[in-house]
Amino acid sequence: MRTSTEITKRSRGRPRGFITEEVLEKVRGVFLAKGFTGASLDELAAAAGLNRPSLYAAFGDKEQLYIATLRFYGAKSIEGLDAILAGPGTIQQRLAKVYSAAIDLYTAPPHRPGCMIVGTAAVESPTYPRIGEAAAELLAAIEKSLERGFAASDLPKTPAPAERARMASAIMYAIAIRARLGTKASDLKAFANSMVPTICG
Amino acid sequence: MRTSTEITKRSRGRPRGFITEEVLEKVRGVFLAKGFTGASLDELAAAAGLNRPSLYAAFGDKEQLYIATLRFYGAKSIEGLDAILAGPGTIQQRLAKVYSAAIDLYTAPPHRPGCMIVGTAAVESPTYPRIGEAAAELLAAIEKSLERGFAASDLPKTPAPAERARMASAIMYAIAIRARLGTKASDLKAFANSMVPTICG
DNA sequence: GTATTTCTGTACCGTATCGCATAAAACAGG
DNA sequence: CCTGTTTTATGCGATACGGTACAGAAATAC
Repeated sequence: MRTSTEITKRSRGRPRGFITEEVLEKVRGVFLAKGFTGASLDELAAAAGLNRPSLYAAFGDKEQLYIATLRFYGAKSIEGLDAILAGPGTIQQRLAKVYSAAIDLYTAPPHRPGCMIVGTAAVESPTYPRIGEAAAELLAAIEKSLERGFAASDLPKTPAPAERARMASAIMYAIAIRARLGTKASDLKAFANSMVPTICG
Repeated sequence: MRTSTEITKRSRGRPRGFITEEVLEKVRGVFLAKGFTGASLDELAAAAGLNRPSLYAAFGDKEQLYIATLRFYGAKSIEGLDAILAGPGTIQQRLAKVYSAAIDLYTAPPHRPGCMIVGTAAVESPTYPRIGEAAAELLAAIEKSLERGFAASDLPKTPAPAERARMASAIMYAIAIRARLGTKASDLKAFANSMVPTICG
């Protein structure tokens, strides 16, 4: 896949009129709101600002476009997660910050989308196994990020960082689901804050 | 809605060739595997063993059929939940049994469907608000059931039963998501068992 | 300047979808 | 038996869908 962030020697023909990352960013909004099955190629192309054949040439079919979007979304999320976990404060404070940032994204108007992995990829898993695999990989990567955060903290060695990470992830999934189903951000933050000491205990 | 479990005086016209509950049971399998958007009326009618117009006459459109199925599924789940929580054993043992039963259902072959509410209703919530509302109501009812279980137990009053219920629910959602994304039943049961003491601590 | 390569945009195809119109079938009451 | 009423079954229709063919446009290589 050619991206325009890396300096590529201009290839011969007509250059692309779009940037891969920008397209993925715009397409993500549609997939996040409607899900993979619910999003039509027309909506996706319109949101991306280009035509179906261009989408096709660049990404293959709808499933590949969705998976590319999912991976892009996941990479960004893990980036943000690592950044917060590597930042200042106690591990409790950093974990609370992780949840707070996630809740802000999950409850953003107008759609309260929750998390793309939990909220839209999971449903497709039985019908589109590759979507399920990609989603599972991303969740594992998120868990690993949390595990690194706990391992680098001054918390007791038991429970093990991996076990804390599983628990912290579980709470994150639950927040994502409840956000998509309409729970208020303030309620979610209260819940998250109540869980931080339990996870770090 | 007329059900045939209640003894109804035979109405005038041609009697129905199906039982509402049986139809919902069969239709549930399709919705659970493919989701609301992914399930076609042809598949649903075929699974139910009747024709589209009959489905229509009985339930209205696809959304109403889905919501009826969801409520039916939810009522059954809450019934099972109450039964286990009212059963013998310590609250820890009963909670472990709840998770174990849920995991068996969530990882059932061939589709590893997870939970219908978390796995298929959540994704539709932004596009079909009534589905989201029904799902949220059901999750609230499940949480209430767990809360009753904790309130009737001999656990300390803090954390409050409602707080324990929120936590126990969150773990349930996480299990449902991970089941649908392919996590093995044994891993899920290990995770659930590790969480029981934390919830009941 | 010309040829070549690549991308864009319009238009199209076959299929599947939801929902319904219409008529036959099954039963209660008179 | 005949009439009225409700449910089944066949089939239709309009739309939307995913995916592609093809011609024109835009850039570079020679």
